[in-house]
Amino acid sequence: MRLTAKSEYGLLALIDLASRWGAGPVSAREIAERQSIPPKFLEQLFVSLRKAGLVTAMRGARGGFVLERSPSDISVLEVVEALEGPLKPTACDGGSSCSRNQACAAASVWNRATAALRQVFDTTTLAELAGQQADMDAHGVEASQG
Amino acid sequence: MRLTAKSEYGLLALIDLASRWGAGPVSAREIAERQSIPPKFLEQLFVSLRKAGLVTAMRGARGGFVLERSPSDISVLEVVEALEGPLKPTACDGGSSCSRNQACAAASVWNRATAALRQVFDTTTLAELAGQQADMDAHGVEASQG
DNA sequence: GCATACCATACCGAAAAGGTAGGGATTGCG
DNA sequence: CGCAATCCCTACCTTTTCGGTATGGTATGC
Repeated sequence: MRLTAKSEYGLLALIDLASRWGAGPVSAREIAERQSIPPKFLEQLFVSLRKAGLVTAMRGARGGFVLERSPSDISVLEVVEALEGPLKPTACDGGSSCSRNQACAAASVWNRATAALRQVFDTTTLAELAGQQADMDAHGVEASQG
Repeated sequence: MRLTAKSEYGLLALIDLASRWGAGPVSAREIAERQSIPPKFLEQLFVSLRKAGLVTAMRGARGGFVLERSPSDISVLEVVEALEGPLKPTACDGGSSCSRNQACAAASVWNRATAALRQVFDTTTLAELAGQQADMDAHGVEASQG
């Protein structure tokens, strides 16, 4: 659980990158301006995204970031977990730290919740979102939110 | 999003209460001991649960708490929202605070995530969990976690 | 060689998490 | 009645996390 601004910003940044897929590197500064993200904060996020193997960095002038794989091959789950760590429901997932070890009805709810969340994130790709965003930008505001 | 110890403790407490449904009030201290919850912290949680209309308090000696409704009529969603506030995916849900007002592909993911989470919590009742817990306590550890 | 990028590390203030402390108000029971 | 058990309320505290900012270093294209 626990989605923070990292996920929000990071996903926006990668959607931005996905929509420019194939057109060379895009700088963090450029993305930060376009998406209204604090530049230095975004730089930090890209460190995590690079270490997770989601983007490749090009240093030097005219440098920037490129998606390591096709946008249709990168899921939101990968982005979120790169930035927030493993998706976990709560501190207690029925693991060994709990005295009710493995015999906790509450843990089953938390686990099903995580599974549901994971399913949504795992089946949504950057390509879908980039396409959706392009639609919204082209047509009106009345585009889909769901 | 953002499930904290409040939800964990609160749910444990209400499952405990559900399993004693019909047998008079149960004191917070008793529940705290049985579920290994810091007593004074649990007291605070009960304040929220009472204000949300989930439990009734009985003051004085031999007092305690009773579920306001049948365990089969109280969902995990109610418990979680009573303790954590409205279930929201992230700060940004495509609301008015966002400059990408209503035209944000990222928001659609967060909203679908919330919906999925909500669905799990809304369709799980205290009665189910109390029953499940009774099973686990009676039989071995190999009982269901899912 | 210099502006433009990314890279790394450290720091920082504010908020939230996760409690604790200390009393006050009610009530059951002997 | 008196007292212990219980809930009720407010305030406080410590630690961690959040959401950045600051500073400098390193690579690279032009």
